[in-house]
Amino acid sequence: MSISQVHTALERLSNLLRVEARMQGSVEGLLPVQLEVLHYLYQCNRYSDTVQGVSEYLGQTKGTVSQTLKVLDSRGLLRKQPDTKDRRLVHLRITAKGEKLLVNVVPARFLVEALDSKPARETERLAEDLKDLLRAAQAARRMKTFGACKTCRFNESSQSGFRCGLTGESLTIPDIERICREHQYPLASEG
Amino acid sequence: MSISQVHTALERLSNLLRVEARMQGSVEGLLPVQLEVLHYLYQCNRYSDTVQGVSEYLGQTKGTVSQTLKVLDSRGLLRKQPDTKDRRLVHLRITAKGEKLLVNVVPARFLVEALDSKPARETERLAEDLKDLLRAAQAARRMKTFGACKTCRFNESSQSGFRCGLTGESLTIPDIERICREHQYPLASEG
DNA sequence: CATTTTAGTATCGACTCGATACGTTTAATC
DNA sequence: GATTAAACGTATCGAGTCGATACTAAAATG
Repeated sequence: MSISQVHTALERLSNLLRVEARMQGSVEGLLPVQLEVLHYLYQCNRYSDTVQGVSEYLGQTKGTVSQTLKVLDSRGLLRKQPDTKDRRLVHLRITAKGEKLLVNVVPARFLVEALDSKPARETERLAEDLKDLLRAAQAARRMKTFGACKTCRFNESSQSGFRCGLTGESLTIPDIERICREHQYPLASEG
Repeated sequence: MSISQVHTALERLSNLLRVEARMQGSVEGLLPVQLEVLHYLYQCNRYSDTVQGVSEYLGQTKGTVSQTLKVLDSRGLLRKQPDTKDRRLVHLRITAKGEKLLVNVVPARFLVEALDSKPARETERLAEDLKDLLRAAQAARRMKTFGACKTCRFNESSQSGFRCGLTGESLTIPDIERICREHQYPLASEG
């Protein structure tokens, strides 16, 4: 059964990612989870860069995430920025220091070593296949999809740029490249 | 850069595996790591079913692994069996109870839901691609490969069956389907 | 305006995990 | 063959993860 083989391979790759992250992180005194949070925030726009967003993405409780963030904040790798309109919200912005650190961690060295020598087309296909798998998995479980606005059914393009049909807010070019918490793929019927 | 996309997708899938394992495991009071150990042992032959083997596979220290194993042992999910020749070694054998438990966990439900509706050929291709990736990654980092004897360069077939060219021991059919710690893929020159 | 929901924090306890130290058995070296 | 080194496994400790629970504050709902 090849589904089991996919599971086994993913489990093993997951271990390698973790081992690699542990190694890379230990240089800076950071743990795998903390690196993952930074990587997530690096890809976020203002809809997803919150404690709740991180919590849903990682599948951890808000309490746990809150603790992780406290560490990252104290090391100057991210900045907490209260929302001006909704004062319950805190936006988590990765700092320049944080981004600099990430460059050494993503993509993991073993992936570069494994894929660099292959034709670019094969790597692209693998990336597409994995994204497909993710999409299918998240759809099946009705999970949040954590996609970028540009692939979202709520994203509308106007003559002045882009706009989120859900919140009504206008979106910048960088915005639509980033992860949104409310992201939903187009309905099947919308082709 | 599609390597980064591969990294991101793998990281996310890794999270899903973990979340799923946490859910499934909580029913039995088991943690993700403990399930992984069981899954590993399920695939092992006598060269790899040791504390050291688990330790290398998971990238954790022997001390950590030893503790995890103590829990699994006390719950009757595995059996410790001292080696008859080398009295330093302890073989870890998964019990029937352990195997029964695994069936509900592997493959993860979200993978089945995502892949079951697709053509079998596509899933097979994905499995092959992932195994390729794994193989390339492990080769590049000179890591242990944790492959089955049947794909190992030391495996020799004789008229009476199979034999490991490294240890000289003869191997049974079930043996060569399982993971070996000393596994090495054939040299490129041996094509 | 009362109630409910949502965002985030704080605290506690069970558990992970690496580091270290240790005992035992086997292999290596002289 | 005696000494030394290496390998396998265990035990203990402390820092840190992580879920559960309880809490405050702000916004949404009615």
